Amino acid sequence: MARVRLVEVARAAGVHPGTASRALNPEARDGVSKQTVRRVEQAAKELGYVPNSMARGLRTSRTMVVALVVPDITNPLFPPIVRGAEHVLNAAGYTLVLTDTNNEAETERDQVRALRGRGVDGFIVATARWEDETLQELAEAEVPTVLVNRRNGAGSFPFVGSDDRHGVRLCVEELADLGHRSILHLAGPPNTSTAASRAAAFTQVAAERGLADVYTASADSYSEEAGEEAAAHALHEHPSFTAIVAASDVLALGAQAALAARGLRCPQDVSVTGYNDVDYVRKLTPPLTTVRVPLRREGELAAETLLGLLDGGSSVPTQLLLPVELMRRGTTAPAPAR
Amino acid sequence: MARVRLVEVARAAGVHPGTASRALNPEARDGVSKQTVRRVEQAAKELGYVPNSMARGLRTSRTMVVALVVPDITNPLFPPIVRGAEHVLNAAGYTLVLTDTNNEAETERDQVRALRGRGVDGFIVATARWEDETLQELAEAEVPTVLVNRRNGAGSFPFVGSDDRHGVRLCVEELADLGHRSILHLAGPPNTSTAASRAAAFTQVAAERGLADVYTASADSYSEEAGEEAAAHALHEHPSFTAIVAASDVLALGAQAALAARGLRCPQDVSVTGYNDVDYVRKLTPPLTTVRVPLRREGELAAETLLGLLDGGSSVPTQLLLPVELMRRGTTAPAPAR
DNA sequence: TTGAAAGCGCTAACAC
DNA sequence: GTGTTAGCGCTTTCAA
Repeated sequence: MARVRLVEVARAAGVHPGTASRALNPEARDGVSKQTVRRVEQAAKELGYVPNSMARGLRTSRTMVVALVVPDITNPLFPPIVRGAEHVLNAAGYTLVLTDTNNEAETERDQVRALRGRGVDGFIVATARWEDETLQELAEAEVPTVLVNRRNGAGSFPFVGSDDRHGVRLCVEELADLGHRSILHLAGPPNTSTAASRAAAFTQVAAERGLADVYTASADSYSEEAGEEAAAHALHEHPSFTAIVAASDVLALGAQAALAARGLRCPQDVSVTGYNDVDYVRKLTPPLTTVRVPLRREGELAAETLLGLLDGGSSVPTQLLLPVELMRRGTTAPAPAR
Repeated sequence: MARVRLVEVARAAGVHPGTASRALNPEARDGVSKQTVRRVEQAAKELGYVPNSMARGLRTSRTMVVALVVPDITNPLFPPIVRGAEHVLNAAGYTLVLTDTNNEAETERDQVRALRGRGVDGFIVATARWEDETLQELAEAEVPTVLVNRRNGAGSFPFVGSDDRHGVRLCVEELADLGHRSILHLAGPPNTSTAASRAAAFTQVAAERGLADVYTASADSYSEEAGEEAAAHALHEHPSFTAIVAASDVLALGAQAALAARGLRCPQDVSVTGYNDVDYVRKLTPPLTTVRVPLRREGELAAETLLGLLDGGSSVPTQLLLPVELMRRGTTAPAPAR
């Protein structure tokens, strides 16, 4: 079953290849008689014609392929985003190429370059660092790109994320309402926008609520180990905390490990909040109190934004912040009496 | 920064495009003088030349793209497979297209067809059902394809999975050794190879160990709800079980929910084993006793097998079963006295 | 060892 | 409305 080319379809329908092409192409179909369109479509179906998208791409310089760049698909934060993006992209006739950079800037640069060589129409990037060379390259080359989840400092691209400031506010206020006065913020790695905005929000809200005994410790990465290490250190320096606001769920798990290592119980001795509401944290014992982020929706909106860029061409870089919600669960409790 | 073409590189190096092409292509490089190769490579680097893979693909009719078909990227079983596959594929210069079929046969068929139209060089399929039309299409068209995790009945493709029979044996023997005589097997949906082979192994090993009070209940899908429902039903019919061997971790969680609903504690009243050792199950309380499957390795080997198919051409369909390991954790305990 | 030239399958600008 | 023509950027015979 060799592949059928357009010429064969045209021959079968008794028309010129150019005409067949127009008949099959929705955009150009109006310039063709109903008759011809029918005959060509008929022939195409009978012969099982499948257009060669490389030839088409070479001619039109559009591939109908979009790449999604994630740091680690194994991190439960990303699958819902992937899913959302793929859903809308497919509906629009695009194919999604997934690339996992293994959290390495160099891998990321290489992958993105390779993908550009492949003629990918645009990128959705979920790996943005605050200073990000890959993004800079993309910006210079004016490659249609949308950032999701995190953004870079330059702000040159549309961004779809969620309302970090509000999410952190919800956590801090919840804890303050429970009587906590001494709270630790376990922040993400400094070169990410999520870490920065959540940390800023923490400081601000803590001040608003008149919380004086408040610190921020940064984890080196969004990993459990990094979270445990940073929390352990902070706990050692300032043993007075009765609550921890972590910048992510995984970080929160690390914090819990650090607590357990010091013989502190959660939530009886120290309350902990996470961030993202990743799939499994509600199954833990106790289930994690956290901020729900509409991840799938983020993926969908990022894809839609990119499609806008691809079609319309227009666009003031959008900054889209989706609403978040506090999930009160088992890791927050009233501040212990001291 | 418009895209640099080969002609420009050739011009800069003072050679003919044909020569530049040869100089840049590892396969044909020997027919070119060292001098020229150096000059061309130099020019390519300086100009930032990135080959246009559509043009190349059009000429060579190879896209260097491989598609990986998963039922639901949100299921923690698949990300490690994706990761493993991507890793070896990238190293070999291939790009991975991920497609999520949302567990729907129809979606799957459409996606695969679209991808074929794109000229994808081969498929890695993680969605195989026992009777699978999409796979049949692929087989008829002789598209290079490798199955991972599950296989189909026809057996027409190489398959990379793990040793289900042994895994289930480990579970049953562990439970028998702990004194359990009455065990329920919570099987997966009947149209999947994993469900079938695990169920068969269960029956066989139970017989070998002289376990008489033994039943199998099939869940409609590999979801927690389906697991809970099937387990609840079985528990109602035969309340004598002291242990459940589930065909997957998620199913095991469903079983635990069913147990809890009847006021039974795990593991004090009923022991439970899972399957796959998906990322988070060791963090649950109690941590799940389960069978570790080398998922990432499966992805890697599937990719390697596909590369073999793509390069070498032929190959007797391989059936590769990776070794598994029992992770003794908190959900198994000696059978309660009755 | 290198240059010349043809062409992969398709689309779009131009003629008729 | 439809046919004609000229490439998109690359690889690969075939000559030189």
